[in-house]
Amino acid sequence: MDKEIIYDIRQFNRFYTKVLGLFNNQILDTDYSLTEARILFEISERTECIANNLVQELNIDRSYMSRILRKLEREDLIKKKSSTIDSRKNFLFLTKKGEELLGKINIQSDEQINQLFNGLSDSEINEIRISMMIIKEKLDKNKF
Amino acid sequence: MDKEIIYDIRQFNRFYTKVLGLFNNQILDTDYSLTEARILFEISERTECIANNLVQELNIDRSYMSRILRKLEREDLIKKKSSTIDSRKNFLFLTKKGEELLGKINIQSDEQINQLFNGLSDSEINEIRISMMIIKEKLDKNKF
DNA sequence: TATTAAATGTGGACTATGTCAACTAAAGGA
DNA sequence: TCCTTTAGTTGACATAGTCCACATTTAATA
Repeated sequence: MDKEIIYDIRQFNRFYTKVLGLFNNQILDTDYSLTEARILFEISERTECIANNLVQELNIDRSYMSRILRKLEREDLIKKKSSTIDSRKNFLFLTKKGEELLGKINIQSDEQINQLFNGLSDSEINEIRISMMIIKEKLDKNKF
Repeated sequence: MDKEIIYDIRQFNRFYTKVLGLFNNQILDTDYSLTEARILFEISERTECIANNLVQELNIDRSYMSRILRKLEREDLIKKKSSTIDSRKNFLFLTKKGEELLGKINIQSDEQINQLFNGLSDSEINEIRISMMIIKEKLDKNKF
């Protein structure tokens, strides 16, 4: 692969690290971290979500996940229900409070996106969006 | 801004968080973290680089930066030279060992990129590259 | 079926990473 | 001169993440 292309890609990676960094350090208008927010999000998106799904999807150590989930349960954001078929597994659900929090986080995230794109024209925004979809689609099919 | 567009952007952000996460947890074929690697990189790219530049560019706390730099100096990867004009400032330089390490990290990073894009056609790779440049250019001019 | 292997989750002990506030020292104004 | 800003350091602390050993349960297979 061409040096110049690799250079551009690494430059993009550095750049987008910064973008995501800014985002992620702002979730904390609530008392929760990005990781916790993503866990709530994944639980809400999945049916029959178990801890191990999250471990794989978010690349987090099992023991660490166990502790995070315990914390979220203590704070009444999620609840666990042991599977009747396989008693090793605990299905995870959001509580009402958890859903409310996720809703709040979603609103904030939308707001962040709006700020980031503020000032760009509709056609520019759409160019960016298309670009994102191209990247995701091509890399996704390839590796993830 | 349209709900659907925001949805796509957030999806991309989650996706790219994962991509960068994989990358960043592999730097550790050396004994150094991504942050340390980025610091070496920035020092090598800049002339008259001082700690405060890194603090701003990488969004890292001053005190934390101070400690990281001390560690890198102890390990003989960088050295500091006090400015003669403004004695508050320490200009940062890579040592020979630091340059060698950065070189090694660069080779590994190139390799990672190659792996990520492995299997894609030249035209697909170029599409991704163009997409990245569009995103960077538009957001960069806007915010960063 | 008996045995072994793999999956799921937990707990203890630890290291790494990051944050906050207080401080020194020098430089740049007004 | 006095006040403010900039650059960097230190101590104390908090949060995040890792490693290893372990218990249970299920799956695989000889």
